[in-house]
Amino acid sequence: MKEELGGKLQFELDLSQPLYEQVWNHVRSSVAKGVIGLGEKMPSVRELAQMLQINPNTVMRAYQELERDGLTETRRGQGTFITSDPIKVATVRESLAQAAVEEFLARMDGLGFTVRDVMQMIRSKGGNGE
Amino acid sequence: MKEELGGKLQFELDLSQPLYEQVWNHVRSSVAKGVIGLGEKMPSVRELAQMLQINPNTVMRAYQELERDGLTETRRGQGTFITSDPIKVATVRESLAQAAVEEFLARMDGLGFTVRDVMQMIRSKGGNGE
Amino acid sequence: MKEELGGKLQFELDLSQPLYEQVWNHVRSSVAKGVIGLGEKMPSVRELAQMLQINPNTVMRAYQELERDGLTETRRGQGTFITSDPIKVATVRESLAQAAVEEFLARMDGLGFTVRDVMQMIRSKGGNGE
Amino acid sequence: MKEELGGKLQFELDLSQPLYEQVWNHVRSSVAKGVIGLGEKMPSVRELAQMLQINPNTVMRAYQELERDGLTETRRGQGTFITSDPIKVATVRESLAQAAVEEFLARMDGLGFTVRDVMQMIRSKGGNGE
DNA sequence: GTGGTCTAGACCACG
DNA sequence: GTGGTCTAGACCACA
Repeated sequence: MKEELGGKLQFELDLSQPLYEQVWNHVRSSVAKGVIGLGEKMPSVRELAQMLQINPNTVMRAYQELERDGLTETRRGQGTFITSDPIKVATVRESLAQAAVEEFLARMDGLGFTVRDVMQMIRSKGGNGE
Repeated sequence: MKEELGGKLQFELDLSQPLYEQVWNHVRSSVAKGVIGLGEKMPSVRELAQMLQINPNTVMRAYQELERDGLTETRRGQGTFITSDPIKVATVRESLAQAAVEEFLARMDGLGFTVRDVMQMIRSKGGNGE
Repeated sequence: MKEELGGKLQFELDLSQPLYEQVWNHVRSSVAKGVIGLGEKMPSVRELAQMLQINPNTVMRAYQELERDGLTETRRGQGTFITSDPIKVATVRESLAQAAVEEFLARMDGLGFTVRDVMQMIRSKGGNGE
Repeated sequence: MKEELGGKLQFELDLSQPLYEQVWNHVRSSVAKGVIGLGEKMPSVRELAQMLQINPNTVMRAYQELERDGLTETRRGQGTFITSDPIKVATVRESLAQAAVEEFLARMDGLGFTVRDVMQMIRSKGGNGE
């Protein structure tokens, strides 16, 4: 069980970005994609830190951000759990997507591309449904 | 006339990102969109610093990044000028767009959205050619 | 051990060239010659600044140029490390040599010396393999 | 006559180096190569400045350096002349070459190349006598 | 006047 | 502790 989740949370770290952000994003993605199930228990801070070979402070920071997102809950003495509320998960997923889209379009607009231009560029990246 | 370029380069700074990056991006966008013309003279480091109410060193750093991009040329004792080569400008614009698209799609993929999903979300933002 | 690297990086600064370029060049040379090993940790910005009796910002600038060259990697909160990739090192070494040779030959040509003349002058400097 | 020398001194300027150095070098080279003859009269500062479309101060600086080299002489009320002494010219040429060779070899040594390595690299650049 | 380098010292994010 | 950004203000080379 724990072994299993451990596998899901094992991933490669990139030195060019803050580590805590990568952990944070990875968990959010895993939940959004359903790789991690609702209500599932997260590894402890120390465990995950050891798995990823990083400093526990870094994992802690990621966990705090996840909790602020409302994606995890801390149950005293039991550990950290993914929320069991599917609505919360969906909400988080959508608001993240929303933010990404808006930021992206603003950036492209800043470069003088219209929404139409952008659509074409994206279509050429793999219009076959991925 | 200086007034004119000044207007184009006057913009709001945001404290959550490095100031020099914001200046850098703003100039790149302005050139990419054609708001600043090819061969045009940039305000001097000191002028722009005063306009934006930031330190000249910060502007200098932005100017150096622009030069590394090949987007500007500095003529000793005369100032900093936008390159007159339209190909360089186009190259910079395209590589910025390319990077933005890829980063965006990776982020959306991380949230479990397919390219098709993404296209729909964008279409709903303004399918009318903006 | 720190003592050791410190020794390698201790050198004399010359006021007739930008200090950050001298630091930059000195590190490049040291890596190219193998005086500094692959993957080795550089002194921290502050340490080196103190060793060379210059401002930390000046060292920082040199470190940033090195990173742009692909010769170093910075690990957040841990420090700056020489890349472990021997290919990158070789590439940097060769491109520096290439540039030096071309600049030199152009200069000699400007003075009316043929490549043959140049070869003779160099041979007389130490034809015994140095 | 003046027309002729004008032609010899007309050349392309590169914005990435100090203009006065380029003028200085160009004259030194021209004399070293014999393109400009001994005792020949240089254009006036203003004339040359106009020919090259640069600031007279810049030409002035180049002329001062040439005089410091001993390559030109100023005759009051008549203008600036290339020295008539062939020994001076040869001396200047050789000391410039000497300096270039030494600086170059030091640079290559800094990169870990022996004189032998350097000879090979240069030979491959055009061992056929230029 | 222009860009460019350097210093001193502050503050921040990250680990 | 690390690197990174920013400021204020000095000084230099160049045109």
